[in-house]
Amino acid sequence: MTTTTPPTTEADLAGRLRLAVTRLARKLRQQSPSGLTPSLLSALATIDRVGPMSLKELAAAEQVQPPSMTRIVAALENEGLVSRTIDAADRRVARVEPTASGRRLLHQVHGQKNAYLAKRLNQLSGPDRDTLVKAAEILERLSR
Amino acid sequence: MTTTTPPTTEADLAGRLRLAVTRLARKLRQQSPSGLTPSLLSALATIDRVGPMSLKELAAAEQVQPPSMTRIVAALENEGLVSRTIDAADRRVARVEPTASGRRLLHQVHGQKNAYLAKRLNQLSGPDRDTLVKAAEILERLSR
DNA sequence: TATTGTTATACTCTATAACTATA
DNA sequence: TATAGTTATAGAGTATAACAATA
Repeated sequence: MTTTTPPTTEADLAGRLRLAVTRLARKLRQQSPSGLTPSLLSALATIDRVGPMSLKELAAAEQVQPPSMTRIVAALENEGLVSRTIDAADRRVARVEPTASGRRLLHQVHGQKNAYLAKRLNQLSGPDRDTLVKAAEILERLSR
Repeated sequence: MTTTTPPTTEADLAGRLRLAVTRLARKLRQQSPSGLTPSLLSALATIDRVGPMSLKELAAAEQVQPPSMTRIVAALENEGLVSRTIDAADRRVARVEPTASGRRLLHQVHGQKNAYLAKRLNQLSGPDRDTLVKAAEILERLSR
């Protein structure tokens, strides 16, 4: 007797959760036209999250080839969103970090996406909202 | 008094849920190399979900321009994944639907993504799993 | 004339290969 | 010799503009 909610098998839960998550993610991606391409925005977000990174590390993290990262960083630099510093110990290496302007843009973009989501969250009941608080923590663990 | 879980404001919940959802969606996107580009796979999934559609409807749903959809559908047709039928009432219109082979590919791709997720869900505690069952339903509502 | 879909053409983004500079 | 990053070049994928067929 602990059966509550519709009888949900493991495979059924996976399927429903996958659909729900990918759809919401798509909606969120559509929010906030930043003027940057997805690649640029994603690279900027990674640099901001991880901290100063070499181009090689960044290319690996973003799953693109080094020449592509050269161009992505050049474009971000051109917009004044990141700056590079040559490593003193190994002068082949360039470390990239966000500028104040880059951080500002990123926080603005995140703010817009959060606002879109918050507006929808506001329409939920208290219990539903509590469920999502718990679910957010579980989903975070899940994607590690 | 009633303080459980970390003190979560509306904005905080939005931010955390956004991160959790977008990360998990990214991981899921990386699963299952179907041999199709993201555009082709997405168009095929839409046709399968919505049912027979004209190229114009499909272009709107996928948010691409009509000439791009002409090419996407041509590529899918070339792979034997969709078929087109000229509308009898209005012979300008072509309706596209998945072939049996297209449906099979799609179900295989979804199966792989679900399996990836199910493997992770299996490692959760019962209560956490129950939370996600409820959350899946709430998230579905949220993205409508 | 208006609309659906296509063809022609140009642009953007990414990759592979070859190169430069540092180690 | 090996490695970090760049430049040269080519290949996908998309868009805008002009066109063909049907209404």
